[in-house]
Amino acid sequence: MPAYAASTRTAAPQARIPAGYLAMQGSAALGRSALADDRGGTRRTFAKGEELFAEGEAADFFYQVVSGTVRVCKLLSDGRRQIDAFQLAGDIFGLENGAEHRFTAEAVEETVVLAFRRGRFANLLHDNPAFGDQLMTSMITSLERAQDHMVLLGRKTAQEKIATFLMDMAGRLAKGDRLDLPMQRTDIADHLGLTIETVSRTLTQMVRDGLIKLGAAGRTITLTDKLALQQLNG
Amino acid sequence: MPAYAASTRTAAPQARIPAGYLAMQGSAALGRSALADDRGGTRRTFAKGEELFAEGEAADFFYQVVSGTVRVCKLLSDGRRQIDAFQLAGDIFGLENGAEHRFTAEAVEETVVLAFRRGRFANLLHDNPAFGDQLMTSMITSLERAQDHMVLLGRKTAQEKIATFLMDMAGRLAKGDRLDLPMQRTDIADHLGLTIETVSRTLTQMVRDGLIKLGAAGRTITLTDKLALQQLNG
DNA sequence: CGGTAGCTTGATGCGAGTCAACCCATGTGG
DNA sequence: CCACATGGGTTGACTCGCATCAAGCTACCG
Repeated sequence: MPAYAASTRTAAPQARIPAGYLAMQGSAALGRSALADDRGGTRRTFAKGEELFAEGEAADFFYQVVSGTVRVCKLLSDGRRQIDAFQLAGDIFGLENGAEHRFTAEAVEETVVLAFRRGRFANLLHDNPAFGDQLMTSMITSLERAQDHMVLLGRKTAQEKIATFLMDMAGRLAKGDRLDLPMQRTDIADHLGLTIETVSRTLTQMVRDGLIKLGAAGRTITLTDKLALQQLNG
Repeated sequence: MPAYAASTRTAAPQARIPAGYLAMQGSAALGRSALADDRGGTRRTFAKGEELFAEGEAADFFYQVVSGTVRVCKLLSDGRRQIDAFQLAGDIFGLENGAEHRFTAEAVEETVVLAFRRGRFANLLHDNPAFGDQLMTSMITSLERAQDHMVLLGRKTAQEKIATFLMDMAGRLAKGDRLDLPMQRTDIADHLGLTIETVSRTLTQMVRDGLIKLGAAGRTITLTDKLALQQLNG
């Protein structure tokens, strides 16, 4: 039984925001999802570390991120943790077949989401095909990300994992070559199937090799050699 | 660059069966999917090792397994391979957002599938909400499996990986405690992020520990201690 | 009966995990 | 304002699980 890295929950316990107002002013951070608002999503805000829902809870709602970052994770009985994905602005998650959530979702930083009540898909799809289309597209996107991530977890070296992660986050958060990671080392480690020590060491090595630069807090990363990083993706 | 286990392709090169007849007699092996036939899926048969489609090919069709087994996999440039999933009777796969397939699908054994022409989801969902519902459910199921598999790949030991795999396959192929695996060691290894040697050694050890019995060909496995195997799932 | 594909077994090595300090920034209370 | 605690990150020494390399075994097939 190796590698466990259960993050110490910084979260306030379960301080669920009690279902906000429907008012939807603009939502600048959102892209393609003006539709979502029309479907009557309820806006909710979660503090850093707070839990949106836990494994085993009733799955009455699914969510779309407006701003911030959510980590979606599963735990083994002895505390080993795997973060399946980080959900950023626009991403949809928490849709289940069964009655219960099969994973936990927590806010990595202050995060705003839209919560949608789950109905029968058939009805949903029939009433608003465009939203159904968006949902299906979103599910397929999640699946594609999951498939790419399985290659990473199953077959890539630590260096390749970090390179892939950095390029992926750069693509999704992109502001030039400067990357501001919202999550800490523990989260990165649990996402990539590594330990925090290995994450740290690999990043340090990449600095030595001139691939990246690390900001003071360790959260700001400048990709100085994207080409080399890209070649490490496999 | 470790761990590569690119399987030697036994496959006949690209001998695509030329789009069969629409006749759909009963399809006993299928469960819930009588609907599928009504949607005009085209029946196709693939020989052991044959390729249904490859990464990068036009994604004009998606598929549902009628009988047999399909492996869905991705390759890194140097040949390392990850099998994302095994698709068994009833499973739907190959649905993409983009115009091209993002992974390869190959028949593990003689396999019969239904091929569906992909249209705009919106139309599809609107025309036949029940089929849309089935599709959405199927996508969510795939995603759930992928999430469970990421925990396995990222955080489980070799022994736990094998135990989980055996219990999973038993649940899907179940005929009592006797399990007839359709795939070879190479496929199992590439699915679990291991090498064939480790798969073999771990199985041998499980025999010694009295958890399983191995048939002569190595493909038939009897689960003699399901409880212990279950406890190894984490 | 020889060739080969798939599986198993053994000896050895390495990449990443484990254990343990240590650093630094931030926050808090006396 | 300083002493101290705390959380997040880095670094080093050592260990170990699984990969690698290399035979050998068995069943099947021409």
